[in-house]
Amino acid sequence: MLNRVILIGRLTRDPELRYTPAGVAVTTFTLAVDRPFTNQQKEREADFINIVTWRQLAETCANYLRKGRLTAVEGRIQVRNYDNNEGRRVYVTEVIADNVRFLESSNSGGNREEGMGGGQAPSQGQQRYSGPRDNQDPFQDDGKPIDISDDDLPF
Amino acid sequence: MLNRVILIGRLTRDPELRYTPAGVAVTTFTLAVDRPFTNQQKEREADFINIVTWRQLAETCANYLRKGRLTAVEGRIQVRNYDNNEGRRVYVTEVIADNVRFLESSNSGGNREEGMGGGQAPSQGQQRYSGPRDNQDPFQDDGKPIDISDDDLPF
Amino acid sequence: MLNRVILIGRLTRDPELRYTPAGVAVTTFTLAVDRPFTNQQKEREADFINIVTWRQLAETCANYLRKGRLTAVEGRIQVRNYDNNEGRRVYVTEVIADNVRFLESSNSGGNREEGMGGGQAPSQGQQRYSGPRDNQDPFQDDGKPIDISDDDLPF
Amino acid sequence: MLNRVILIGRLTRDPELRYTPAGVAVTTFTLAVDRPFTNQQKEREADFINIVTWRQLAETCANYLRKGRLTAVEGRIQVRNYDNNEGRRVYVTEVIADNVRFLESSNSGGNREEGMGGGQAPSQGQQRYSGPRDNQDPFQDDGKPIDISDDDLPF
DNA sequence: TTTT
DNA sequence: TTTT
Repeated sequence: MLNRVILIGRLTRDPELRYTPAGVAVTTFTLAVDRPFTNQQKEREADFINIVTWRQLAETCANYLRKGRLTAVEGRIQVRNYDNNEGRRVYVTEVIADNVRFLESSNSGGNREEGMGGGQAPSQGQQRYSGPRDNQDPFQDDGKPIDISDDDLPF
Repeated sequence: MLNRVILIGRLTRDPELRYTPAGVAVTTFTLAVDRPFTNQQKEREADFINIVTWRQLAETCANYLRKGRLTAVEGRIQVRNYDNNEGRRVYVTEVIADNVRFLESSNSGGNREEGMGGGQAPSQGQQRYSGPRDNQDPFQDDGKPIDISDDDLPF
Repeated sequence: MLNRVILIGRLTRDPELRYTPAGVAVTTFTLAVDRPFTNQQKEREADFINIVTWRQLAETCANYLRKGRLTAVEGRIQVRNYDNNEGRRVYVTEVIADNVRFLESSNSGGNREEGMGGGQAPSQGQQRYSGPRDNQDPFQDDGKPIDISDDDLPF
Repeated sequence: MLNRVILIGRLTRDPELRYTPAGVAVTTFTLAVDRPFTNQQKEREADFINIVTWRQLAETCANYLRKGRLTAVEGRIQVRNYDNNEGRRVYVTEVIADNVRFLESSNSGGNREEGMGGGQAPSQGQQRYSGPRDNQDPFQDDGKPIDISDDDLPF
């Protein structure tokens, strides 16, 4: 009934942009979110959380996000499952983002500007999508997005 | 750096209370969270999200939550992994709750009361835990909580 | 850059539905949100938070919400100010809701159904609006919504 | 019953640190949070939201936050009221923060580091306080924190 | 001006 | 398989 997630962390790799057969953009990346500091402080721990974005937001993320960038993500948890090649049911959890904020400019060095800097800030994650068109599961067993049937994609 | 989740849904089963070897309570349950309306509206879809609570909150959840109850959960996403018996790395995602609100009374029939009804409302989820003591992974491959080394549990 | 609020509480009164000159619906109500338990536990305390909804969501809220109902609200904080009749600047803070969940059915007695019960659940708060059309300030000095210029209302 | 706010914005001024008669630290500042894009895009609009932090978190914020810094705040909405000198009831809304993240380093120029930079990162907002000790109202009519009776402050 |  |  209500499902909201807000994360701040850093990209572990450059984002990956794919397209469904019908040409719908989907971008995936992983956010490393440091845990509140651990007891023994042995090693600094993080959760690695898979993020999925769709359509215009996917394009923007692919264009402007890069490995290591501090990023805020707003969205919802999606859990899907499939049976892998060994006939075993696998559960996959991702965050379907509908709002992404770039907290570090691309021109490293001076980042009093958030977003892309230079004042020519793009729409960068302003788009908010909700509803069925975000209900997809773009990852395969190997972690790469799959080809999604366009029947699943409303307008 | 920041990791916050808020969910409202219904328990798919009664909660399960376990104890670590040192006697720390951990309760797990699954929340069915209806998705915002789906495309063809074919069947009503939901995400099934695993929730973990610790200590006093675990005891309270075990005592008062039941299958089917409408419940609000606040916490953070935790991703852990382990190598299963086939030597395959498995990733598990759970929500470590630090705040649980009972939105339906136990006396089914009249539920204008939230919490436990009867006025003798317990502390019911008021406790907020943070820090390392919530950093555990109580589920096994089969979805049941494992026995957790108490070394991992600060105070 | 990011502004998100999630509340669960009870309506202090029936919601009020108004219309802008151009006929845009705006519904306002106040949510009583109990505070996490107070020190001396003298009296149970709550925060009374003003909520504003627009358009279809406003209509749905006006139709289905009533005084006392347990309700979840998702939205953003908006702060506006105006100079009152004494020439004093007054600051007003509201939550502009884009998602409202009815946690108690209207047919009091049996509420295993959320929303309106009876299966004929309406769209009830599924609509998510964002952007400038929510940037209005519908309250007057006396707490009643004002007539809003339709110039401020995009499509 | 549930009251959670997450904000990302910039300080409009340096934070102000005060102490209650009993020596409890309270720091206040205002966060400018840009609104999602405005109608005519005439001028860039923002909400100016008052933030209150207590105790250790107050000290940390006072030490490390400065005007203009990009900052994430997690907390809850608090609404209080008082009668001003003209005998008029005034309502004040603030966010009582229990988690503050410094998204820009203090050594302006190179801010790939979050927090305080230099590796000597302090505890910086890790502390999470809940319960009655955050239920205070440190602002006066003129926006400055008042002296708070220590009776109101549990331990 | 406040809800259960 | 992980970021600073």
